[in-house]
Order: sequence, then C-alpha cells, then structure tokens
Amino acid sequence: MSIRFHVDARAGAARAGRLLTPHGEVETPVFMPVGTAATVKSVPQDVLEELGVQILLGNTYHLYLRPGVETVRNLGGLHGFMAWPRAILTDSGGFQVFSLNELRKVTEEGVTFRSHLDGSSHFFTPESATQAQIGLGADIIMAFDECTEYPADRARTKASMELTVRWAARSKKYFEEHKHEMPWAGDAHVGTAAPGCPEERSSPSVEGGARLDGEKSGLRPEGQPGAAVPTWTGKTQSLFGIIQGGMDLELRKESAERTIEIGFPGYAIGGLSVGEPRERTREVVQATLEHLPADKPRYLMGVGTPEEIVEYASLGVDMMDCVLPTRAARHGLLFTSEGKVSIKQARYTRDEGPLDPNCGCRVCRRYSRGYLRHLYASNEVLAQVLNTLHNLSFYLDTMRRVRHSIRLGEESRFLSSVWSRPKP
RNA sequence: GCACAGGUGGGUGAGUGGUUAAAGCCAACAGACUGUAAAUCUGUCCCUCCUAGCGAGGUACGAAGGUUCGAAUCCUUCCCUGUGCA
Repeated sequence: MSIRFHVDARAGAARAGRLLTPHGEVETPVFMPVGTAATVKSVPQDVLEELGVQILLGNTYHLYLRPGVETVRNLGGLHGFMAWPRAILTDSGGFQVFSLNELRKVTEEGVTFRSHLDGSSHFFTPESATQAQIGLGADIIMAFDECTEYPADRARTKASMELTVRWAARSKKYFEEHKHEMPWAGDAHVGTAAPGCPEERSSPSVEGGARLDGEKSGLRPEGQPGAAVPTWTGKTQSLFGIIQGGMDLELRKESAERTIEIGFPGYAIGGLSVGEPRERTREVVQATLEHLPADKPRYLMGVGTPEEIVEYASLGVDMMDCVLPTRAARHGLLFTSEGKVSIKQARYTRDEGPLDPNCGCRVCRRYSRGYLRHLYASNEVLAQVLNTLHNLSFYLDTMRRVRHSIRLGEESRFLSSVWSRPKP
C-alpha cells in the first residue's frame, strides 16, 4: 500500500479525513506549503515541523536542473536530502510547461525546455518526469500534464486536455513498471542512517501517528550529521492524476472520467488560478469535484488566498498548495485575521501593536508591526523569515479551523465558524 | 597663498550650446503577486493650477553678471569642497 485515505467527517460537501502516507499522517483538508527547490524559502525544516506542516511540495523541474535527481537520490531521496521526515509531494514539472512559456516547445512525445538557469535544453516526457519523481522519492508524485493557459478556445482546451490524458496513461504505465526504484523502497535503500547511530528511530508512522502539533520528530539527534530518514519498509510512492479541461465544464467532466478510468489513488484539479476570474475558478472546481470519486483525495493545485482555500475546502477539496503565503510574505504582504497587511507601508512605522492581535504565532506574540516594517524596509533577511513564518502560520491555522469546523459538523455555519474573528 | 580637480534634483551620478524638468541607480511612496525563472515586478517621485493631458504656468544644475535666437553646458568675478605644494 502506498497511501490510504479515510474520510471521517463531513459538513455539507466538505470532508475531513486522514491521508496516510509512508511519511506520516496528513489531516485533511490540508494546505501544503511550496518548497520548490527542496526548501520552503527562508524557513528551516524544524520550524516547519513546529508550525505543524504535515506535507510539503517540491518541484521536479527545479530539482532535476539543480542539484540533479541522482544527487538527491544519493543523499537519501528528497526526505533525506532536505532532512524532512514528513510527507512530500512533488509536482511533475507540468506547471513549468505553462509558466516557462517562452522557453518550451510541446509535442505529443513531451516538452522541450530551455533551462532558466543556463539556457541548456532538456526534454521532459511523462516517462522521464515520472522517472525523475521516482528518483526524488516523494510520497506523492504527479502525472506529467499540460496546464492549459487562460484564455484558451475550446479546440485548444480539448486538445490540451486530451494530451494530458494520454500523458497520464504514460505516466502511470512508467510508474507501475518502475516504482520499486524509489530511494526508500524496501530495506535496501532506506535513507542513510547516521553512522554510529543505529538505533535511529523511524519517526512518523501510521500506527504511532505523526505528532503534528509542535512535538519534535526526533529526526536527527543534535550534532549528528548524516540524513537519518524514517524508514518505511515496503511502502511505495503514489501517483496522482491531474484533471484539465480549462474553463469548459464538459471537458472537465470528460477529463475526469478518462483520468479516473486510467485509475489513480488520488486526483488533482489542475489548470486553475491561471488568470481566470475567481467565480469561474469556483464554478470549475465545484463542477469538477462532482466527477471525482468520493473515496479518493482531491487535490486542487495552486490555490489560493486564505478566503479561497476555506471556500474550496467547503466544496470538498482535500489538498491545496500555493506559493502565495510564502511569496507574498517575502514581498511584504501579510495575511491576518483583519485582512491583508502590506507591512512595507509607512503607516506602520510607529505601530507598536502586533501584526495580528488574534494570531498566536511566534511572530505575532513577539514583534511589533513597527519592527516588522523596519526589517522589511531595511531589507533584512529576518523580514522574510518572520513574514513567511506568520503567513504560513496563518494558513495552517486557518486550515486547522476548517478541519475542526467540519468535525463539528458545522455545515451551515462553516465559513463563519472558520472566520470567527473579524472577516478580512 | 599657489597649482590642479570639482560643485547637477532627497542621495549618488550622467549630461559639455537646442526633442533637458534634466539618463541610470539608490532612497521614499503606492500597487501587484495564487501547482515559485519572483529577497521579484509595476507605477509615482520639483511646485501650483485645471477641461487631468505625451495639458498650462512657475521654479531649478554653488552665487551673481555676461555672450547667444537659445545656457546645466561658453566667458568673467565671487563663494565653497577635495588633493598636492608652500
């Protein structure tokens, strides 16, 4: 078994559940911080654990270019490499097919990319993208897809969606034939336990239940070098399929049906948040969810604002990821219970209050807005660290409220329950 | 005191007779950011007025005079700064 998913509470269309992965349990609905280059920019992994991050996202394209899949594999796979004991999901590089628009060429066989780092040419196919992801060793990996641009006419959307379906089948075929090659498959490749530390314990486990509320994982005793990765003998990765179809509800349905027919342990809704109006996003999400199996995790890729992730969770989405909290933080935009705060503004220069009076995160407990504004204005790296810490805390806290709310069955008061404080 | 080199908008620094209210960078101010080519990007950034525009006036390149149709740019004197020599 690779992953298991249990829905154990519902509130309207929303569901709360548990996703059991080889690297611990993930409570859903979950927000997954993005750590593209094997790092959630500016936050160390142990702090992410303390924040309660249960699963991280990494990016195949970036890691393939640097440091290279073999390097990561040799250092214990992504888990060992970045010393992250909990779950990881890697994106296939499909999104880069979209975002690196200027530097790519798509054919039936695959995509030719020009590296944004040195201009070198690389050819990605469903097979190679899957192979790379197997090498990286994330718990959940994604089929190689084409994220349809917006706007796109029906013909283009249909062609793109069908290409993604064919690629999904190829990704799965390759995966089934090669999944045993993952870095931590079986006993032979279990990370690299720290020398002289044979009793290094496996940390999160399904039975023990990953402690997600701040307890240290005991990943690596202090002063012990070497990546000690939790072992998960006999466990394998899981490959998720991705639904495309642009803004066309029929094509979304067809994409869902054909992707489900191929068969995956989880399904993602891709191709959204690419510039379309927010109402359309909601509409497409809602319509697409109807065609996804209720017993499989549903992952909405690339969203959203705090309000949006709550809304999508209420529609029945189980997993979401977004660069917004981390990137916006680095750019001085902070999400709070009282709305967005652009901490760079002059009005905060002498503000001695906390960033968010209703937030219990380490940043809000300790620092003033005036100080945060100063750090940002002074271009201090700590500004990025603290800002990211807060935004991530806010997102994670929001999702905790969502889960709690669902478990209480507060379907009618779902949103108000989550936004029990002044709404942004 | 003498000899060089300089004095440009909040800072720095281009510009050496005419699309120059004056490049670029920084600062300042505002905005954007949604499966991360992002510690990034965009806009504003002398004053006043309005019909808000590649609009109208005004002020501005140390100071004062001068040459010229026209000067930040050329000339004169003065003031100031740096360096060297006394």
